Amino acid sequence: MTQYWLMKSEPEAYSIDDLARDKKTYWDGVRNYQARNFMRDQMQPGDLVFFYHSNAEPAGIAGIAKVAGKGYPDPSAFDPKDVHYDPDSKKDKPTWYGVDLQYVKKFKALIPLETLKKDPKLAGMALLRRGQRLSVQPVSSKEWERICALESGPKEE
DNA sequence: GCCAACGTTGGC
DNA sequence: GCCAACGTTGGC
Repeated sequence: MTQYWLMKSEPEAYSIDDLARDKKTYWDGVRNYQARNFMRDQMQPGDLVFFYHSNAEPAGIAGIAKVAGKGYPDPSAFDPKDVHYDPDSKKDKPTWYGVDLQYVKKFKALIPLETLKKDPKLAGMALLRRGQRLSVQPVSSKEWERICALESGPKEE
């Protein structure tokens, strides 16, 4: 069964256009335990991911990526020169994990956070919870379908 | 740039 | 184990 996710990136650091260019990227630098658990324990190859632009103008969902493999230890945690270096993460007992992501598509138009907030069908979405800061979070299949419908043209009901 | 909300750290 | 201080996230 395909699972759905949402992953945040600041487009200045890495945007959907960067992923479109690279076709594939390793999602590293996550230093939050909950987000790590999702990537290490729950993500499966083939899972689909909303690529979210945070700290952007406007913020919102920019496109779709696909999980390309199971999670594996984040090498940036082992590299003293890397900004995400974590001396507590040992190679034989890694603290941090990431996943490979593959480009699927860029939305014709980014779906702004504002639009998501206004949609009553998405009222329960994790992303919209107050103070939500998780950079990797699950999306329900209902939320997934709804958002994909918004992308192909929002219709009022 | 501001600042609220949150996670983490560290003194006790 | 509590909790204040601190750093970070992320919308605005």
